[in-house]
Amino acid sequence: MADARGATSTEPRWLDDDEQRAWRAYMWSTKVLFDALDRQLQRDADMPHAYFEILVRLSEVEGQALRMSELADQTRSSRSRLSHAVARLEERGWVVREDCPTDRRGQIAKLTDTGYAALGDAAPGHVAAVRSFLIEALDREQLDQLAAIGEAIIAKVAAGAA
Amino acid sequence: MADARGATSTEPRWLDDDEQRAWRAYMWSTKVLFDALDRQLQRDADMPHAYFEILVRLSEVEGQALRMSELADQTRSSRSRLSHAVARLEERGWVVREDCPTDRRGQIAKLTDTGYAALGDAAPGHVAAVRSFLIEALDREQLDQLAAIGEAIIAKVAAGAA
DNA sequence: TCAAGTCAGTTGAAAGTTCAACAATGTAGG
DNA sequence: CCTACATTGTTGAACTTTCAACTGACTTGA
Repeated sequence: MADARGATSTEPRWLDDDEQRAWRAYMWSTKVLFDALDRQLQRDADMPHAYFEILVRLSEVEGQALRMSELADQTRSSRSRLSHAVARLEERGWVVREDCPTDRRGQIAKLTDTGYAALGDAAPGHVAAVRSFLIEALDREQLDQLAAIGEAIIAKVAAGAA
Repeated sequence: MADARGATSTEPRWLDDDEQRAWRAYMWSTKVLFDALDRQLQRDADMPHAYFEILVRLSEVEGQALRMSELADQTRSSRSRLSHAVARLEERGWVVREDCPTDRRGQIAKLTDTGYAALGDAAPGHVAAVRSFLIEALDREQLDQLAAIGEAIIAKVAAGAA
């Protein structure tokens, strides 16, 4: 992009070589990693990663049930997207929706036994993939660094988006 | 399979706390970061990130033109996806397709002046967003670490997928 | 109590991606 | 040369995500 600069007075500050290298490596690594994980999950468990995450979140809470808006926040998906996704999960029999007893606007998504079983089938292969593609690529020190870096990014984006 | 099986166990080896922390921070950071960048680009330049990347790749090569398959590799998209995307870019007048002179199967995607201008309009805001959300979140040491980590992941996935 | 405003969740259409199938061309071996 | 196979790129259908509009229910303040 070095030449596609407008003739504006306020020249943006482009990335230097180190910044460029980090940014590209980061972006590319996420692409190849999440592609690989998606394909593994689709192939071995016939579900997209988004479904898997919904099932995971539900499985981890008391009663295996969450308000739709909670679930949307925890999976970082829009309400619309979650609504469509849960509709499809309901068709598969993995989740059911129930009315919320304390708020009549609310809906509660609840993991079914079938859904729990589907998650149980999918999880080992997925964890193995995460381990082989990510964990084993790094040493312990890098793992710590990655955690710190991730947390810093999360904090910065949250601050900027506020 | 990264399965630390005992003599008879088929229990997968789950992630320990450190691994879990790194994995979740990494995954969550990519979600929030790429969401923020996507929204910035969509809002300020009316284009999805995928379009931007195609334009960037084309802008960086001699003649601002690439074979479709080259372009697909460099943006890590499937051929089908690229084909659809370039069709839409062509509708916008940002790219044109030409026959490849040396291989009659081939098509060459070429950046137009309009496309170049669109990229020029979009780039400063995008770079600013990358800088404020990613670069400024990290110190120089972390930037180096991130580059090394990204490169390690890329190598590991490439090895595993081979 | 009621009106205005907010919040929860859904919906349908548009936009984008994936998947499998396909036509056309190139390549290699007998 | 001819056959078999591989590669390039496109297509349409199915699927997923996004966007804007919408319903119904909660909340607040007068």
